[in-house]
Formats: sequence, structure tokens, C-alpha cells
Amino acid sequence: MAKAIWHVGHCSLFQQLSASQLALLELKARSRTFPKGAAIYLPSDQADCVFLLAEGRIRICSITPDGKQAIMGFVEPGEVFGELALFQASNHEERAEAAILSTVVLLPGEAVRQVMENCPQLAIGVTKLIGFRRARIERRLRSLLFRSNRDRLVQLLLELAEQYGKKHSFGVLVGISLTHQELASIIGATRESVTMILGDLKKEGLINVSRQKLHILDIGRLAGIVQMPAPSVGEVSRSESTSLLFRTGHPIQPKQEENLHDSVGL
Amino acid sequence: MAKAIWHVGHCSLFQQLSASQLALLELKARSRTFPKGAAIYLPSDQADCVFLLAEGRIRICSITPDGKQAIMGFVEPGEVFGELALFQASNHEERAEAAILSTVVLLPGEAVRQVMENCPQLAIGVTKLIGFRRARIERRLRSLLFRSNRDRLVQLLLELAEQYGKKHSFGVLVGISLTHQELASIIGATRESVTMILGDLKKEGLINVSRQKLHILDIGRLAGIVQMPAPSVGEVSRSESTSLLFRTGHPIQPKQEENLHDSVGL
DNA sequence: GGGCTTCTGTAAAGCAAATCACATTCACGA
DNA sequence: TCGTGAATGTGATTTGCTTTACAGAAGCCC
Repeated sequence: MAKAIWHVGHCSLFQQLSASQLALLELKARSRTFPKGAAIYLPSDQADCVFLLAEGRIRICSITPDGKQAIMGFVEPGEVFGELALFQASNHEERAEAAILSTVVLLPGEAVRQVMENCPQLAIGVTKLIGFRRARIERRLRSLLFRSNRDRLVQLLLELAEQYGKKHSFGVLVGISLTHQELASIIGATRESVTMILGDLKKEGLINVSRQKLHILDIGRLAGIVQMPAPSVGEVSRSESTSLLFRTGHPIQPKQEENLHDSVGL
Repeated sequence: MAKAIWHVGHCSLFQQLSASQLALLELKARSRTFPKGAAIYLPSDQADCVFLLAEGRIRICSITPDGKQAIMGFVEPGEVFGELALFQASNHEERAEAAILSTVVLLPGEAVRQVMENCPQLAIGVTKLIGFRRARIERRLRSLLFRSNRDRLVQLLLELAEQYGKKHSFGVLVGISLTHQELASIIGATRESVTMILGDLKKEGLINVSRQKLHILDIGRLAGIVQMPAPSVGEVSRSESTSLLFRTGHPIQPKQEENLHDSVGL
């Protein structure tokens, strides 16, 4: 058994499984490493697999024939992705690519389905996972329908603060760096618009951006713009605990699976 | 046991259950009738329930504080709704209301969860359902990100044709009537825009609208606009078989549950 | 049938955001 | 260290869509 397979048992999704079920799954699992930018799967990909990220970061995105692209989400270590293909005959509608050098564990869909059929715990776990992500997508749909570019960007910054934020002498320091283009692809706007809005927010004294660093000066006022309560931010970076830009769902070692829901809503 | 409870066993989701499990569920089930316009549940509703539509039509919508509203989908008889609340601590983020006089079966969430824990079939069924709807929402998000008002409306018309269409002497007759306002709320546009676009399409000889009737004259050319293959349309109305404006998922009596996926993608 | 409401049609004005077209700055490897 | 490509900053222009403001038409309940 390759070392990477080790991770399967450490993923919260699979922690409920018995030793024998876990063994079955691990037996079928294969691990692979992808260089930055490599595609894990594409739309119309046939391979019937669920993926588990052991190391790195995956970007899930959707691309139109004419080149426009949107980032649907990021996956952080310990999280599962591509899970919709489990029960969807029509294959992936999006593309998963390594945002940085990543190692991924591939679980054959058939094996997972088989275990699910014998283990309601796993089936329920998958249900929660898919449901959790569905709720997130629905929130995103709503914000796209109802909010302006500016509001959506502010909302995103608040999310980032909650995810990757660290309390600082004055304000919150966000420990992740995304390009304007990436921010734009997340909120569904153009790069130029993001640049402008960030500039405005800086002028208004709400944030401070100096290349790779994002410093939120007045998180309360920022939250006020989108009529939301200010998110809670840890004293130290919480990046290892909560994970994922959009809280894709499965933190790495939750003993009781209930805290799947604990990650705060969008 | 009230007559309406009868429906539980007839919903495809629950057909895999043993007699005793079904009995347990039916014991806890309660049926209620809602007049047109009445709310089944609201955002922030506490009641932990899954719903099964026995009769009528339910509109799932999302409303902002300032009154703007979007239709997230419709539910047709035999389909389950509100299923996300099963495992989501944060309650509903949308509102379900009776589009017409409807009778609904209420299943206590606790009971459903209990059965799911003992019956992987049901758990998997719920997974499929949620996954199916998630795929739909993702498609919708994409079309909102990438397509114009016009394209989204055309896409919607094609869907309607596939769902409710009936072949006609020349073209396809769509057997459902939605107001311009409703169409607008589905695609995320204003009523006026929808009126204009429909007018244009009429001028271009693609469709024909005469109050409550929508007649698609050239479905091939219409599909060409959005670069999609023309949907297949039945000789007679398929409304009893496929159900639901957006194919929410659960047709009423599929013996083998596989045909959950058969309904064609957006 | 008459009066009410809800739906449809149209058109001008305004606006947010995309597009286009650059200049500038940074990051980083050769 | 320098050079090169990627990321950022900024404006002018265009455009797709909303907003606003009506007027007519259709359903519908009394």
C-alpha cells in the first residue's frame, strides 16, 4: 500500500467505516501526483472516480467554448471532490486542475458505491457533503441574482477573512493571495472591475492591499455594506482547521461528524 | 391513516423500503392542504420536516429584504422537497409556496433520518436526489455567469418545450403557461426584458405567443441560438411522465430507480 | 356586463459593468 | 542584474439591461 493511501482513513468522510470496509477501499485506491496547472479531470471525462486531495490545492472551474472561465470553488487537503459523478450518468460539467503541486487519491466509483450500499453512515456522509455544497452553490446563485459586483466582492473578502484571516494589531490580515483575475472569476466579474473596486475600498479606508497581502482594516464596516454580521476571525490562522475558500465541507479530523455544519454559512 | 398518506409508498424515493420501514414513516407522516399562494415553509422556519407533494404545484423561491424575488424551481406531484433541511442545521434559505391548491405530506426529519440510517437504499436515493438538483443549480449558475438574457430565455423555452411540449402541425406547442414575470424570475431578468425578447423572437419567426399559448415554430433554429441540440419532444404531452419545470428529479412511478438520470440535462 | 386587477406592450433615460486600449509595476528565472 | 511575462492600475467608450413611466388588453369576480 503506497504511503499516500494512508490518507483515506484520515478523511472525515471515511472515518465511520469499519476496518474491513476501509481496507477494501484502500485496496482499490490509487494515488497520483499532479504538477501545478495539470488537469485532474475534464468535462466529458469518462473515468468513474471520486477524488480525495491528500496534498496541495485543487481549483474547480467551468470554461465556455469561447474561453470565458469561472472558478466554482477550491478544494483543500483532506477534502473529497468529483463526488457528483458517483450517481450522475452525464459526466463532469466542470474541470478540476491542480492550483499547486498536488497529490490526489483516486477511489473507483464502483468501490465507493459498493461500500455505501453496505454502510448507511457513509451514504449519509456523502449526502451531507453534496447537500452542504449545494447549499453553497445556491447562496452563490442568489448573490449573483441580487447583488452588485461590489457587494459580491465584499462578501468574498469577508469569507476569505473568516477562512484565512488572522487578527492583527489593527484589523485582520488575510493569509491567502489570489490575483484580481481569480477574484473576478469567483464573483463573476471582469478583472478590471475587481481592480477598481479594490481601489475604491482602499480609498474608503476599509482595506489595504499591497501586492500579495490583503489587510482588512474595518471588518465591521465592511460587513455593514452587505448587511451581514462581521465574521469571527481567529487569533491565529485557522487555515489548517477550517480549510477551503468556500468551505467545501470536510475538515480533516473532526471526531464527531456534526461539525460539518459548524463552518459558518456563506 | 389519512388517505393522503397513501402517497408515501408511491413516491419513487421510498419504494425501496421494507413494509415495516414504510409503516414507520407513514405512521409519523401528516398531510396538509394549502390554498394557492400559501407558504409551506419560510426561511428561518424551525420545523424539521421533509415534504412530499401529493397534489398541486409548489414554487420554491428566494426573496430579498427589498422585495426582489427569484424562482428557484417548481415541484410537481410525486416529488420531494425541502430535503436539504434534513442535514442542514441552518434552516431553509428559501420559501416554498403553493403555486396552486396543493396537498403536501409532511415527514418528520427525525423519522426520515432514522430510516436512512438503517436503509442504505434510502440514503443513496436521497443522495441522488440532492445531487441531481445540485447539478441543475450548477448549470443555472453557469448560464447566469456566461449567457445573456436572451440566451437564457431561449434556453428556458427549450426546456419548457422538452418538458411540456407537444408536436403540432407545424412546430411545438408548449402546454404550460407562465407569465412574463414568472419567466423573468426564473432566468433572473426583469419582466420588461422578457416581454421585449419574446417580441423579438416572434418577429424573427421563431415562436408565436398568443396570451396563454406558446407555440415554437422552429425549434431547431431556436436551439441553434444557444448552440444546443434541439430537445426531443413527444407526440403527446409528456407532462405526466417527466414532470417539473426544471426536472426536479423524482417522476412518480419509476420501477427501476435508474431513470432518475434519464431526464435530460438542462 | 361593468369594474377591478393582473398581465402585456412600448419606449425613453439612466446606469453598472464589460470592453478596449493602454501604461506601470512587480516577480522571478536566466 | 537585467529582462520578460504576468499582474495591476486607469481611463474612454460601448452596451445590455434595468428603471421608470405609461397605455392598452385580458381575465375575473360581483
